[in-house]
This record gives sequence, C-alpha cells and structure tokens, in this order.
Amino acid sequence: MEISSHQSHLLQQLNEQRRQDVFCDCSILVEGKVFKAHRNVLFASSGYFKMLLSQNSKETSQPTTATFQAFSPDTFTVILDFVYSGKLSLTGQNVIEVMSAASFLQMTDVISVCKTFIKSSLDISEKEKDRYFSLSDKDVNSNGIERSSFYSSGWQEEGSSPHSHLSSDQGTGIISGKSWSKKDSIKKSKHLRLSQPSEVAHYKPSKREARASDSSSHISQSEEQAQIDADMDSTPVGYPYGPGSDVTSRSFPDDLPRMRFKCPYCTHVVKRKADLKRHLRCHTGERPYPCQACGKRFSRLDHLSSHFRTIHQACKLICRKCKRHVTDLTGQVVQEGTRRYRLCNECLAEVGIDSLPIDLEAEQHLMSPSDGDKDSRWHLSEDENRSYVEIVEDGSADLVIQQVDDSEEEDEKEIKPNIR
DNA sequence: CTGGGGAGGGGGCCC
DNA sequence: TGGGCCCCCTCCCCA
Repeated sequence: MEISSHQSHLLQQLNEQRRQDVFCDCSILVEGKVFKAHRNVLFASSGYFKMLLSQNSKETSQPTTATFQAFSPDTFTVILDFVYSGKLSLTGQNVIEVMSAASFLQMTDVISVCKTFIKSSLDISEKEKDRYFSLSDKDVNSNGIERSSFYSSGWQEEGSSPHSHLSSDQGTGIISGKSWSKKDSIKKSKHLRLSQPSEVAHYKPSKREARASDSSSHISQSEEQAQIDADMDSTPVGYPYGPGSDVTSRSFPDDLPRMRFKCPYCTHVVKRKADLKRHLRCHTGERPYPCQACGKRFSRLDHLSSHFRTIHQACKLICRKCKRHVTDLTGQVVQEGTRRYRLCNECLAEVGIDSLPIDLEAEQHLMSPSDGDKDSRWHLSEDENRSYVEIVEDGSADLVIQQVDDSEEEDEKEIKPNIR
C-alpha cells in the first residue's frame, strides 16, 4: 500500500527543517548571502551538487560550504525553493537567469521547465486566445485556474497564484510566487523581450503610432507575419487588457465579424488589408511614387498628388507673399526651379518678377501618366523594383533608421529598410 | 530662442 | 482593392 501524500509530506518537512535551519549540514554562499540546506537533498537534486558532495563525502562530519558568483541570491532562492517544494517560481524577469543557474547546477528538469516557460511566453498570444475561449474572466480570477503547469502561473491574474505561499514567509525577498499582473508583465516582457499582450503600453515608436495603438486592442507578436487577426477583438468583457487598450474591442458588437490586419513590425492594427499594405511602407521605407518634376519620392500616391499640386502646380490660390486669395486674374504663377507658387499682381510688381503664363494643364502629365501605363508610370527600373523586394524580405532586420536621400539629384534612390 | 506656417507623412474611411 | 480625401501630427524653415 502506498500513501501518495508521503512524498510531498516528506518534502514539506525537509523544507520546514531548511527554513528553521534544523539538521542543515550544508551552507551555500551566493554573493554574500548564505543559504542553509541539506546535503542529501542537494545531492539528489543537482548534478553539480552531486559531484561536489561526492568529492567531499569523506568529510561528512564537516559542514559543506559552496560559493557561487555565477548567479544572484534571488535566483538561487528560486532554485532552492524548487528543490524543496517542487515548485518553480518563474517570471519573465528571472527565467533566463534561473535557466542559466539550473544549467550551471545541472538541473535538467529546471532547464526544461524554463525552456517551456520561455516558449509559452513567446507563444503567449495563442495561449491568451486559448484562455479567452476556455475561461471566463470570473473563472480566472476566482478559481485561479492554471494553464497547465505550476510554473506557468505567472500569467495568471494577481491574487490567483498558487505560489503565494512562497512569497512572504521565506524572507528571500525578490523572488516570490507573486503572479504577474498585467502591469508586471509589461515590465518583465520588456526585460526579457518576450511578447506580451500589453506590450503596446510601452512601445511608443511615435506619437502617431501610439495614437493608433491606443485605439486598438492588439496582441504583440513581432515575429509574426502579417496575418488576419480575426480573434483580436474576441476578448470577453472584463479581460484585463491594459488601460486604454480595449477601446476598439468594446466598440464592436460581439456578433459582427471583425477582421483585423496586424502589422508584423509594430502593434498597429488596421481593418483593411490595403491599409496594412500602405502602413507597411512606413516600415520598409518603400517609396514607389517619385515626383516626375523634382524626383522626390513618396510612399503614397495621394501624398505625391498633394505634393505635385502644391509644389509644382501652384494649386493653392493664395499669394505666397501676402497670403491673400488670388485668382488667375488677380495673380500669376511664378516658377522658381521646379517649384511654382502664386503671387498677386501687387506682390509681383513689388518684387519685380516677370512671370510667364504657365500652361498647367499641359504639364499635368508630369504627375499623372496615362492609366494604361500603371506599372511603369513611375519609371522604376528593374533594379529599383528588385530593391523593393529585397527591402521587404529584409524587413525582419533590426532597427535601421531610414536614410533615404530625397534630394532632387536622385543620386541615391536606394531605399533602406525603415523598421521601427 | 520662439512662434507661425509650409510640407511631409500617417491613419481613417468613403467611393 | 485602389484611389483619393480629410484630419491630424511632426519636422523644418524663416521671420
């Protein structure tokens, strides 16, 4: 007959003895902090201690002391707690160091748990989705249901952690069983560079982007390709998104289809694929629309049109000098290089410029080539087109500040990735 | 140094 | 789906 609770009870007793420094025959010194433990427990748990204690086995009467500088006391606290409880208090912040320490101490189980933790963290959006569908908010908060294993409890809501018993009574400080709140997860994901649902809260590449981010719910998966994220707004009411991040999700009724296209480079989410395509150009630096008049390149056709009308067509019926409204009768178009603007007759006389009537209509083709020439209308050479492809492929590269030279000489039409 | 205005650029959304 | 418009923000130049 086997009493299943015996093992856990025994471990619990050993843990109590450790805390009370009863029968402890081993001292571990980690960066000046002394940890008391039992040699036989360490021997059974760690390959490193097995080796160490085997060598010292002849001196069993003497207390063994081990000193470590490779990891912090907090990290060793996590390790030791695991040894004595079977529970590993992993967080996004400590998992790397814990895994490193476990590697050093040859604790394969801990290593594999850390790996799983990291993997699940990287895949958190999928996990979160699973949670959306499997758990109501109430379930999560009140029952503290875990995803699968104790070490994953860090993803739970505050107060639902099964590790809470470890946090306060061991006097070990930082490492505790405290689960992540969303706020915590932000900081920790930043530290570990793991994707978190609330990552947007601290990702602010620009004010504009932040504005967009604030108005949409999103799950950050920077490694992902752009994809339809139809589940983006499937968040049940009350799911703890960060403050301000649930505006969009609550602005759509649950029964409406909600297609979302998520930018693979940032947190921006758009409704239409075309908008995503347009948005991606701000990351790739692609500028497929060169102005035929000055050579300046634009990422969008409407911007080119606006530029051309404003700069080269003098469409604004405003005198550049006195800002008064002018018409073809009360003013003239002045050409200054490729730039054109209007001056009223008074200002014209004042500056002594003899303007020549310019047939704007006749030069319209500069901006608007025929529709039948759509693909070649911007006169992109094959090399240029190829460079765009390369840019997209290089889009996964690290941050590169765009250095596109928009000078009129067009010496450097090479467009560099502008991943932000 | 500062404020105003122009131009560029990004997002939303309509057609 | 692309074109285009509107709005807003930022940057830069200039007075």
